[in-house]
Amino acid sequence: MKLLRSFYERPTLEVSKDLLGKHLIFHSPKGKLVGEISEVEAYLGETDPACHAFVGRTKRTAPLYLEGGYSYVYFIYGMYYCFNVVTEVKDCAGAVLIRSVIPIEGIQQMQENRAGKAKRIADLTNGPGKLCTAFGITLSQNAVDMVNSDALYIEDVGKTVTDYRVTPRIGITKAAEKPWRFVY
DNA sequence: TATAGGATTGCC
DNA sequence: GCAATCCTATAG
Repeated sequence: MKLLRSFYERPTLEVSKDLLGKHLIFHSPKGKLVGEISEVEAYLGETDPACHAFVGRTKRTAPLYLEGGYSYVYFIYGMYYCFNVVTEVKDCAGAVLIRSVIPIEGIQQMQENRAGKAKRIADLTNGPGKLCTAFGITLSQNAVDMVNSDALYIEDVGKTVTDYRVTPRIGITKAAEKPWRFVY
């Protein structure tokens, strides 16, 4: 079943761990795409130096302050999008970066979106920029309420992941030592 | 208005 | 190992 508001409006670290094994579902114009979430990172809000909200509320980070369950998509390095899930209650800027998913449904379309650059199935969506390309996620998917949307949401398939690894976050320069990355 | 830099990826 | 590439934030 689709994850409810009450799932997202909890401490960011708890939500990030619980997202492992869930299914990210996006009904793109060309068809349904599904991926099992296999790697996430937690960004705790204004107190976390690596979080975009650390500098305070800006035009870019506005979605982070919405209710839990909204999406937050941003553009990075001039060529890639990253997909986040907003956590915590309104005005609290926590979020979870979805770094990697395992393709479940719509694999052929994911390969088309990736322009054939991924040789193996697992390479289609095993990075934050890659999964957005494979799913066709852009800024038009920014600030979507995934609790009420039928196009973009996360589903609980009755799977609970307890066997995961905890490591430092990847690719950041601030607070890089915090062990807030969860790999299934 | 100008400029530095970033939660990445893929090719050299 | 490093270039590609552009939006955002910040300073002037």
